[in-house]
Amino acid sequence: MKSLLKSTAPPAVRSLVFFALRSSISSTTQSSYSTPSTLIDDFTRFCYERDLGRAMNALASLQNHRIRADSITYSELIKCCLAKGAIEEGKQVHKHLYSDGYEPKMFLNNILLNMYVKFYLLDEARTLFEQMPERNVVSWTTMISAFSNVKLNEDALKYLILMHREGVMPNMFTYSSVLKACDGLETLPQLHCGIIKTGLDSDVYVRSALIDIYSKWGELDNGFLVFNEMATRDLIVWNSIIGGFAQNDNGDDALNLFKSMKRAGFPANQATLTSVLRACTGLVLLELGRQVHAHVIKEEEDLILHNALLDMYCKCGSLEDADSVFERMIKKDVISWSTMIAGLAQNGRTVDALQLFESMKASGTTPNYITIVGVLFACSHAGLVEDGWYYFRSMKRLFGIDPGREHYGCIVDLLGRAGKLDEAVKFIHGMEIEPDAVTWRTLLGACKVHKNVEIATYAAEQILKLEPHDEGTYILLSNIYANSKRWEDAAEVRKTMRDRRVKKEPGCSWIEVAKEVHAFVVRDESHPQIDKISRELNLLIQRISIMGYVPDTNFALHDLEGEQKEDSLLYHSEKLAIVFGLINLPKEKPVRIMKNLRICGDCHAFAKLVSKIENRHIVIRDPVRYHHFKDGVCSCGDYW
DNA sequence: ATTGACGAAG
Repeated sequence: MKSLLKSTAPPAVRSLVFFALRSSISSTTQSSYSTPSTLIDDFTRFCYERDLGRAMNALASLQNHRIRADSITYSELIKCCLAKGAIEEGKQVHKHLYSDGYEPKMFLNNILLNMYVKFYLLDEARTLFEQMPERNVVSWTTMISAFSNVKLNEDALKYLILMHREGVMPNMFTYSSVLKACDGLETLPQLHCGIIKTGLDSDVYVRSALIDIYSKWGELDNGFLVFNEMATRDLIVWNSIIGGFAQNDNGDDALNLFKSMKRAGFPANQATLTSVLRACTGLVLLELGRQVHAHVIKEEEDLILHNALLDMYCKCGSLEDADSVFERMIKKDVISWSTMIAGLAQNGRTVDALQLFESMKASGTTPNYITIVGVLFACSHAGLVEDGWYYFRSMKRLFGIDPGREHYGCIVDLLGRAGKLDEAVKFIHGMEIEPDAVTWRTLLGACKVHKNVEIATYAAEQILKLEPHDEGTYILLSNIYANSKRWEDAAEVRKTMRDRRVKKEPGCSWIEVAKEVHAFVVRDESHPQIDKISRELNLLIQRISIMGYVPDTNFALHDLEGEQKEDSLLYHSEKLAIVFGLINLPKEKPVRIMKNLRICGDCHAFAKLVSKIENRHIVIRDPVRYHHFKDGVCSCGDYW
């Protein structure tokens, strides 16, 4: 009998044999209107036709008759439950399969496991896994991938070890799942070694997972090595490496690789374009971003890609485009709304940002942690202290979100910018989270705006305790001392910088003109047009001086004497970039500039006046926010 | 039967 079961007979025959087997050991009640064999036929048909309702009825009859169908048929039924999201039905099938002391085959158990995993019923999956008499590489891999998908990294890695202990060897499926669960930079090389030892590093799936995890841990060099070693690459591997560079703020290399990919003959898909957009966002390449957009509309609407588009337009300071993309989007998720809210806030459209937050709630989309960061950011950047406090206090009650570090940071910013520095300090001391360097830096920034030397010194001390080499803190502190004419203190700070070998990052500004990116560094004279730029800059300054512009030497780092100070201010990179843009861009185009450091007050005043006399729209994006200069006014309302 | 890529803040 046993050998018959293993024969190559068609499923229906095997079921009948099985029925015969079982009926001899249990008393069955036969239905008057259908024989067991037609029951099985019906059941099989319903399963293959994906008719879940009828299949479940038939399953109940089978259960009553204590009959079993073929394993393959059951696997079809489970797939059907999965496709329809029918959790309860899936559980019933499980129960049926284990009724009467019967043990399903391993492959059927694996399918059940997979079903529980896909339904995110990890406890059920675990219980089943524990009771399975036999587990093969698929069973283990299913569990491992379940764990790594929900970030239960420790469990995923633990199971990898356990499977080794049981003598089951991982395969490429296992490795590409477990890599995601890499718990830190220590586990990654170990895993990589294991992969190389088994020779599985030749698999494209494993490779792309390796590239991905290396880039997620900021080890892009290693990711690139893996990429370079590959003899054959597919689209996803290209996307992994391009995405890796884009996410690590290396837009240049991402774009170069994108070009290589096209040369290698791979057409970009939506994931590729999303990464390219992200690279454009990072580099403020609005024109290139627009070209990508032109490709995008040809494809059917992809939510992720459109969210990236939204972000690109916001971060490139083109809110008209962002608005129109947002309005036309058919589907919007929490990321679309959050992107737009934060984008409006960063670009100074605070009221619109808060209104959009209301529309979001009205649309039925639940705000999440990041949405609230954007909302608080909007309040803090507009000085809306009351509103900010309201949202902060009620976020837990209204949205069930516990305030995190970023939210606390926004409140510090809110109080600090509004000049309530003492309150901000009190707030930090009362925080439920240990303040980190970012928190203190926020306070320090506010001290600079409000010229509060005492609290600034205190904040700087806290930062330097945590990050002794933080150049920005030294610079800010020394500027604050210089502003209050405490030259000795300022000199002391710079001495400490030298002693600790902390270097000042030079100010740098970028501008895109005719598909080329031009970078300017303070007092950099290497640009081919530098003479023309200097001449124009001097002319401009003369013209705006008549309107009352006086270089604000408070923003010069060094305690130099008068004219020299003005001189170094003159060559701040954003001034060079603005002039370059004025000269080289068509009159109707806005001058868009990106800066690596925050804009200084002098350049801010300069840009306002220039926007007026030249009648130009100037947009400057610094690492935190955007300044839209138009007709002598800035969108930030001089509050930044 | 089990595997890889893309989006929001700081």
